[in-house]
This record gives sequence, structure tokens and C-alpha cells, in this order.
Amino acid sequence: MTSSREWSDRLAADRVALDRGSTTERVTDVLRTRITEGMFAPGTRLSEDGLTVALGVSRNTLREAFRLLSHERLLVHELNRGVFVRMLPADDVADLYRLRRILELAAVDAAADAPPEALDQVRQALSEAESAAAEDRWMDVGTANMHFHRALVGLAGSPRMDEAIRQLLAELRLVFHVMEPPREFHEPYVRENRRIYHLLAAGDIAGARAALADYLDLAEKQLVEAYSERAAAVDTATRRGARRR
Amino acid sequence: MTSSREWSDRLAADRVALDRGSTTERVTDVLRTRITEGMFAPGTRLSEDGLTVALGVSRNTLREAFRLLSHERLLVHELNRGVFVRMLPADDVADLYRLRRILELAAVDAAADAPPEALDQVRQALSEAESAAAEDRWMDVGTANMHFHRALVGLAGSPRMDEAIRQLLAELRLVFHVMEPPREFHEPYVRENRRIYHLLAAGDIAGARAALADYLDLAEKQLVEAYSERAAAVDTATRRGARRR
DNA sequence: GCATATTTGTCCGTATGTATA
DNA sequence: CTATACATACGGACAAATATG
Repeated sequence: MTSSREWSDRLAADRVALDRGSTTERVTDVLRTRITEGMFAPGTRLSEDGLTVALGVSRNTLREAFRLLSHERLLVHELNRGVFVRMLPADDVADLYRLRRILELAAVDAAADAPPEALDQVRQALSEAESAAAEDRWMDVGTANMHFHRALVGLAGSPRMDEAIRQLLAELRLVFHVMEPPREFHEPYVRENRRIYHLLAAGDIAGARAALADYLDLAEKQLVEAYSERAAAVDTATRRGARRR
Repeated sequence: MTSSREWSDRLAADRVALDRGSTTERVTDVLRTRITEGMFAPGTRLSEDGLTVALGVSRNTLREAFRLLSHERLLVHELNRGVFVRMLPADDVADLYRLRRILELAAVDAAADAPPEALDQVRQALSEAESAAAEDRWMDVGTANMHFHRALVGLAGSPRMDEAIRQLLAELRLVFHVMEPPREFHEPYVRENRRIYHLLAAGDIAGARAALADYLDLAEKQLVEAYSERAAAVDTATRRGARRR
């Protein structure tokens, strides 16, 4: 048993300087961004030992963060084997879009009763995406596009629908990251979103609904297509780690 | 290396070995039924110390169970204050029904493509409710009615919709339990469910949709009404524990 | 198939911080 | 303001499961 105290002190620089919120929350945030930004690829196993050292937290704290992220479906937990970054089967992409369609279309249908602030959120997310696109920050464009669709659901004014779409889109990021290149993937959607927003702002609910339905059909088709190709390659590359009983 | 700790460790290991799932799952199940059956009323604080001795598990294990139930929205976690059985504001009941309507109606709309087994699940839940009603087991009737509506959503064949309705209905149980008496509350819904099932079985999707919409309108109205009365009473009774900054 | 090393699952004891009487 | 109770987080220990050679 060699004391590795010096190492942990050295790597403790990875810790977030800001002390707000609980330690668990901070750890969860760090891991979440690492996953959604692709630093931890799907299928990767997150070792307790390695991460406690790297993040400078105890095993118990780390395990709580694992629990949280498992419930966000970003990690999967296998008994006595540990936690892994979730690998989404292609079928799940279709399922994700089925629910997405239901939530977003229902929200737009209810947009007539939405307060102006809710529509403002939509506009804000759109301009967020457009400035990011203007500066070639394509990862941020992807994030802003998600904010746009979260804001769309926000039109329904339902906290639970908000939460549902939030989780759903976080899960979709696992798929997005398998896609390359980011520009060709994210750029067309900004234009689509702009169209949807303008129809909404003009009060044309039916038009916005139709535009959104088109958007979702297109996005799903492209995504499933490109993803199944990629997934096949990734699958063979990680087969070694997927050995089961 | 024999230590005085050996005995207790061995006993703990035996206790774990007796049950299949992990200790965390066991604890979670126990707490979930305690809550949904009203043994722990909304607003109750669940003390870590008290429950560790009562259940014979460690704090870490118990805390993991708390996390799970918090994500099911049965518990709420307040930083440095502990976990409490969720108290649902009356507004949330309306929100629950908004999402419920969206999910269930969308599922029925997709029922034409559902495999026969899915409809079988619906029928099975219905007869489950009817036999429970015949034997005056009204708590079980409530459970079976939930199975019925979960089975309805199952017609869509979407795992994520299944999960969403499962969580939603679990949350609704927090409301149901405030209601009395159970018979008058649960009984009428069995008849409504039977009607919905028969329309579905006859292939009358539109009719089933309309019947379900009626059902949801009625249920929400009754529930919100009765709940706000009750909630007012409960609120004054538990005001002491709800003091905030 | 077996023996070994690694990793997870669970529990304990304790120190520190936070909220409330 | 002090005291008390409790949650947060840490580190250590060992059993059980899994992976490795």
C-alpha cells in the first residue's frame, strides 16, 4: 500500500474554484460536460478509483454523482462492473424522436396561450445560435439549438414537460457527438429554427406546427441514417469491452 | 487478523445474501411502498439516522435510495436540511394532468399499430381492477387503475413514454392518498376504463380517444377540487415544519 | 479450469459545516 | 448567542464479484 497522497494533491487543480453548491453537484456538473462534449466517449467505463483521484473527492461523493447521471440516462450502471457512458442503440434514437415530436408539437399547439416572455426565450435561443454560428463555434450552436427547442416546449408552461424535454435532449447529445463534422450537421437547423420562430411570432400556430413537424422528420431521418453507419464502426471498435456472461 | 468487527460484518453479509437485488434496491422498494401507501405522509422528514437503524443499513446505502426516490419525485432534497416526502401544490396536479393528457392521448392515437399483446396488457389491468373492486380492496383498485393507464401508454410502444407515465403516476399517488374514502374515489373509474377498453378492442380509436379525454377531464376536476380542500387542512396542520426563510 | 489481481458494494467512524431551538 | 442536532464529506476496511494471466 503506497500512499499516493502527492498525486491527488497535484491533480486537485482540476477542481472547480467556485465553492457554490454541494460537492456532489460540482462533480456531477464536471462529469456531465465531459460526457456531453464528448471527452468521455460512449462505452467508456468510468473507474471509481481513477476519478476519485482526478477530481479529488471521496468514493461516496463520486458514487452519488454517478447515481444522478445514471438517472439522467447519461451513464449506465452494471452491477459489480461499474458505470459506463451510455451507448445508444439506433432504435433509441427513433424512440427519442417519437417522444420529442409529441412534446414539442403539443407545446406549439398550446403556444397561443403562452406569455410573451416565453416567446422571448425562443427568440433569445435563436440569436444565441446565430451568433455562435457566425463565430464558427459549432459545439455552441448545437447547445443553442437545444435551448431553442427547450424554449419551444416552454411555451406550454408545464414544468414537467420542461423537465422531460431537458432530459430527452441531454440524451440526444450522446448521439450528436458521434456525428461529424459539426458544422454541416448543425448549420441547416439554425435556418429551420428561424423559420419556426418567425411563424410563431406572426401568430401562425398552424404554420409553425407544420414547420416543426418537417424539422423533426428531417432531423430524425438524417440522424438515424448517419448514426447507424457510425454506430456500426464504433461497435466493432469497442466490442472488446462489451464482453458479457 | 481477527477483529471484533468480524461478527457484525458477517451478519450484514448474510442479510445481503438473502435478497436478490442490491441493498439499495431493497431499501428503495421499502421506502417507496411506505410513501405510496401513506405510511409516510407528505411533508414528513426522513431522518438519515433514524432510518439507518430502522432498516439496518448504512448511511451511504440509505442516501443512494434517497437519490433514487428524489428522482422519482417522491422525495425532495433540501441542501443541509435533509429529505422530505414531497408535498404537491395544487398547481402541480393540473400540470400532471396536462402531461398525462398529452401522453395518453398520443398513445391511443398510435394504438392502431399496436401489437395484440399490448392490448392484452390493457385488458389484464382492467380485470385486475375489477377483481380487486369485487373484493373491496380499494387500494389495489387504485394500483390496478394505474396499471391500466400505463398499459394504455404502452400501446405506443415507446420505452421512454412508458417511463414518463410511470413516474407521473407514481407522483399522482401522493395526491390520491390525501383523498378519502378510497371506494367512492376509485370505483367510478373502473367503469370508465372498461368503456375505454371496449372501444379500443372494437377498433374504434376515435371513440376511445374521446372517452379517454372525458375521463381525464373528469378525473382532474374531481381531484383538484377535493385536493385543494384537503390540502388546505393538511397545510395548516404541517405549517410548523414548513417554516422557511 | 484455477489462482490472482483488480474493482465494486457495503459499512463504519469521524471531522466539519449548517440550520434551528 | 450558544447549544444541539443533523447533513455533508472524507478515508479506511473488508467481502463479493469480476477480470486477468
